[in-house]
Amino acid sequence: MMNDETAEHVARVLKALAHPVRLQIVDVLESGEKCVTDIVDAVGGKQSITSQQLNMMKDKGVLSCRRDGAKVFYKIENENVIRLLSCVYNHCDK
Amino acid sequence: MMNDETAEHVARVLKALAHPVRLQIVDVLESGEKCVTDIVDAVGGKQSITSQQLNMMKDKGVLSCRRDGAKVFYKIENENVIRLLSCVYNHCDK
DNA sequence: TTATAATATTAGAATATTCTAATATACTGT
DNA sequence: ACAGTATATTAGAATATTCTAATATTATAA
Repeated sequence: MMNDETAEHVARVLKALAHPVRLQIVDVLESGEKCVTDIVDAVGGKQSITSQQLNMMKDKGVLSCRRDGAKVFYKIENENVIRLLSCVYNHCDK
Repeated sequence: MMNDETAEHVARVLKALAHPVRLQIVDVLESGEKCVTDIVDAVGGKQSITSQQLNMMKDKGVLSCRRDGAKVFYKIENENVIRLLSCVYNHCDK
């Protein structure tokens, strides 16, 4: 059986993705890293909320970021997230 | 870009899995359908909570069930959930 | 050095999820 | 019909998530 620690960990990763706007953010980042402003524009959300969500996903290891001057660029840290999402899309198609 | 409706739908599926005990339930069901008592024993939870979680995952299309006499057997309804979880495990290994 | 753009943080309200404990329903064997 | 086993439902407390609105920080350009 899956041990408790693994279950907790996996649940944490899934929770990091289990939100409509966060899914859209990841979707936008599939094509490569983007700065916060571009992400905000792409998903049509508010700056503050988007920033909170980016930070949350970074904490959980889904995203990473680098600062370049005034801008901060986010990208998908673990490519398995992308594979994971394509699995979910298949699931949802049926 | 992923449309809002798809994002909502995918988020709902992920939320259904994003809980340590629910992940363990799905893990237990990978080897085939089981009755509620066996699931409760396997995950070591309380009957009432496990029943709530089974019902919740059934609502979201992750599980299905059939009654056979006094017992109710649950199984994984969509096999893509299994593929999805193996993706997550890979993600978590790193 | 001040104005502006880009991003992050904060506190609290609103909402949703999870758990508890008790009770209800459904079925089986006698 | 009754006792026992299997499962489901309920109401509310506890907790966690999400959003809002305001403010703070960081970097650049004039």
